[in-house]
Amino acid sequence: MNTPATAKATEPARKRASLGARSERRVKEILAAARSVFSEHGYEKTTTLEIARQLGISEATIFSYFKSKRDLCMQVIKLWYDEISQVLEEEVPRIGGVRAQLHFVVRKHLITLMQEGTGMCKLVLSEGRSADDEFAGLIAELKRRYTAPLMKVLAQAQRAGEVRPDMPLPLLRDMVYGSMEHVLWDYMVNKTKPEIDVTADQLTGMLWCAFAPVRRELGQLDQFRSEVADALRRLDAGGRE
Amino acid sequence: MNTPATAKATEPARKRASLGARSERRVKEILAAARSVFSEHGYEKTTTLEIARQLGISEATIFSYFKSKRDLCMQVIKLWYDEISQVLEEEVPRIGGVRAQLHFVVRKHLITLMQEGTGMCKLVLSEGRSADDEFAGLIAELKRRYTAPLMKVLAQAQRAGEVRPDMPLPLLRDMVYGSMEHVLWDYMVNKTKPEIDVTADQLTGMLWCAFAPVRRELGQLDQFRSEVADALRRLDAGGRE
Amino acid sequence: MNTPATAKATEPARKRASLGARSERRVKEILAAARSVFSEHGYEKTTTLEIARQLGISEATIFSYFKSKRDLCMQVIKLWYDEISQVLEEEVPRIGGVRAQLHFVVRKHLITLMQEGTGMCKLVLSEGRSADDEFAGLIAELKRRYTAPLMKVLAQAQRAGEVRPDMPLPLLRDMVYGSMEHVLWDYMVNKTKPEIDVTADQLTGMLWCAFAPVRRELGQLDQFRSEVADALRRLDAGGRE
Amino acid sequence: MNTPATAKATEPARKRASLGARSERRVKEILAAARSVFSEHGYEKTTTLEIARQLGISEATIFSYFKSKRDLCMQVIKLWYDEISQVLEEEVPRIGGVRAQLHFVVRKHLITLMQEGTGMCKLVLSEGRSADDEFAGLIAELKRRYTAPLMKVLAQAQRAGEVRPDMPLPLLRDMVYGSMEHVLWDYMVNKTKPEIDVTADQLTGMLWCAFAPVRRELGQLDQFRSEVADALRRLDAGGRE
DNA sequence: AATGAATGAGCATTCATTCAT
DNA sequence: CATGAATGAATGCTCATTCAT
Repeated sequence: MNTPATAKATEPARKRASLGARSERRVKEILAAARSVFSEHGYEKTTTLEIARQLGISEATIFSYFKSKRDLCMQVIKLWYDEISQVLEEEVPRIGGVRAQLHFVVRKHLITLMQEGTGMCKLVLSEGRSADDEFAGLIAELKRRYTAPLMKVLAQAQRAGEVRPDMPLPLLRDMVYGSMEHVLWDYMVNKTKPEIDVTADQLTGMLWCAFAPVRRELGQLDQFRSEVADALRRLDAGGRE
Repeated sequence: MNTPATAKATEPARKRASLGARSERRVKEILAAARSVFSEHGYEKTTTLEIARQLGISEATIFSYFKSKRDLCMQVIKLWYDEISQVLEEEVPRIGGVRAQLHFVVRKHLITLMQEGTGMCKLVLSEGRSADDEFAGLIAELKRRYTAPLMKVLAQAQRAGEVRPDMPLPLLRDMVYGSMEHVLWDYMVNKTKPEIDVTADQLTGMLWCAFAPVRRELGQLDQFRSEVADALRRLDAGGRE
Repeated sequence: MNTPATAKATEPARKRASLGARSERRVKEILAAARSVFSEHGYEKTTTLEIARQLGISEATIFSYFKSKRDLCMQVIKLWYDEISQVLEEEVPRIGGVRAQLHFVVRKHLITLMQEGTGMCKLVLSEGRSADDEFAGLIAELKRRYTAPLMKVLAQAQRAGEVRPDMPLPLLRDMVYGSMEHVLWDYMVNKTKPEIDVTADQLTGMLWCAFAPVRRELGQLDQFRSEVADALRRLDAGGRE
Repeated sequence: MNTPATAKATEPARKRASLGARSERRVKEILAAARSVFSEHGYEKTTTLEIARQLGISEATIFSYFKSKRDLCMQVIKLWYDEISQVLEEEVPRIGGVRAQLHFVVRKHLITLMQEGTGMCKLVLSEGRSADDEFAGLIAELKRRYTAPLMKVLAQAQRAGEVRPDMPLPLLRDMVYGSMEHVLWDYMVNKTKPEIDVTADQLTGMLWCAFAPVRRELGQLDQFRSEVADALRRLDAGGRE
């Protein structure tokens, strides 16, 4: 279930081949510290020294676990994506109804990115882009995996007639994630803790309308008519008894 | 008409008090060169040397017109915002109908950001974020001004009942600009020239649906359906007894 | 006359395109300082900081005139070779007699390398070798040019029968320069200022013997015989008068 | 037989007091690995990590047997010198005739340095130079011991009149080893496997000529020639009067 | 007004070496 | 005895910025 996702050269040239327990803890510590620093200042303004200081260790130690600053950053991003992707992959299919699934994704995304102080948001959204083409591919794949659960749902919904089929899937995705990103940005800039649940409801509501087949209401009306017809039939049948 | 927008320290430490005609031309040249370089490499990777070289002048000259690299970049961004803001302020009010106005804004935004080779796009979208708090305010105001025309239209539309009034205005704005931003990112990453007009139509269409007031008749129909359904259920239950 | 010798990328990425008088002086200063430091410690142990300090300037200044430490070192080596090569190219052809030419080259080499404290010797001989293949070619050419005057003389002498023709030219060259190198090394290690002139005479003497055609003495005997024959003939002629 | 040669601080700071059989084997393993790595990359570019990896042991282990990288390298060099010195000390005296002894030394030197892939050559020739004064003495002594057999032979030959006595012994030595060093350099740079035997013969031949005493008979012949020449000149002059 | 020249402050990365386990 | 882990100390190189001319 833990997708390897084009696992590229990650080990530093020097040392670290064994996976001792202490080793593993260090890796996690460094990743955590790096995440916090990178997400606060962005890639360029982050110095390896600051990450080291935050852990009270030497810069050299970092480079004995990660082969470069760039690599460390990529690992941070990958970790974040992997975590949230796994949750979505597990949870989304269990939810019944497209609308509820969309709502889940929206809420989860908002909550996740909000609690990290929007730092990861900046990191994931901005820095991921400028990645030297070397990493561009990795980032792209991570993103694909992350949005896949929703994409799958929407694709199926299009085929089932629950979502308008005349719109390209990527556009639907952009609306979902783009809207959320700006919402998050607002919160960050204004530093106002938002009512996430309310926002999630509102966003989902509007997105649902946006995605609705132009005649969804008529569809409902149709369904209603057949329900009533059924009932009438039953009434007729009952009257004869 | 040229909003001063919290004109903070922009002048270089010394010099530059007179604003001769020659001076003004230089400022524009530098801004133009800076725009092209910044938008090609992004803020961090751009060097003042490269900007200077492109103009065939010395780096020192740049610093005699702009306080710092950061300042120069901000001026570039500001200039871009000012230009497009002015266009929107002039054009939007002349357009009849909320939907057409929305469409205009969407199309204009996509076209403008796309034609600069995705350079300004990256610059405005990414680099604007990391602005040290010093400039955060300026950026915020530029954005406010830029989105103001659309906000005004939407606000009025809410009051007029053309746009659902149960959604906060900023959320509507975030949907509009957020969706577009992601669409642009996609184009940038995939390097596929998009059908801007088609995309603009599609986006506007979906946004319009999202913003549409929930129609009274449909709401009533829904309620009616529930009532009938309940009645039918009672009948079914009662009939068998 | 100033051979360009595969003039490769030398300018630093940054600045320094003009060749002002001040500029030129700086270049020379830096080259001089670099020569002294490189030749004292060798390439690896020399730090750009030390070179800068010796001049009382900043490291950055060095890098504004030379694009890398390696490049600076190569320039130093090239300069040294160019200077002495030019002298040899001019002087050697003016000297009459192969033996005298050999003596000149030996003495010049010893004097030149001795007065620099044998530092250049180490630098030129040792560091030149490990040059990343990038510079290997340049070094090789410099060396070729430097030894060319002697090589030319020896080649001609071989054809003229003054130097034994049964030995490969490079081997002759290696004997000349190899012997001198070790002599210099001895002086350096023992820190005893040598009698250069005496050493030059002795070395030349032995080399001359080494290079002598196996039957050079017989050649001299031949010549002697004809001289005597001539004299006798003259005597005979005189006797008749 | 294993000359201690100013055995300076060689033991690591702590540990290693017992010299168990296992210990000794380790020392040899490390020396062997170090020799191969040092001779491939040179001192500066060799990392202790690489040596350790080649043995499949940890860097720390190396430092528990050798005080420092520098020390390890010196040991390697010393070992090499000791080995070949011992051979020379044993073999040279058994050979009959000065010329044959010279030939043996030359050939042995060329073969030995050539067969290690020019690696030891570079190491011994180049890196030996830069030895901090701390080790300079050791190196000097190693060299002295190494060249001693030949020196002894030459000294005796001088006394016996087989080698010209008017040249300082060190100069003779420098010619021998200097010539060979340059020959080796050439091979290294050009990467052309040489005909060692041919080269040894040629070199020995020329060196033998260089060292040959100026022959009495030829000297006398020369003098005789001068006398006759003078006489002839006088005759010529007198005859005409 | 323009700039050539100089630089201070950084910064990622390397590596020999130490030491507790 | 061996080593995993950690690091201090460098080091080459960059670049925005200043200032005398």
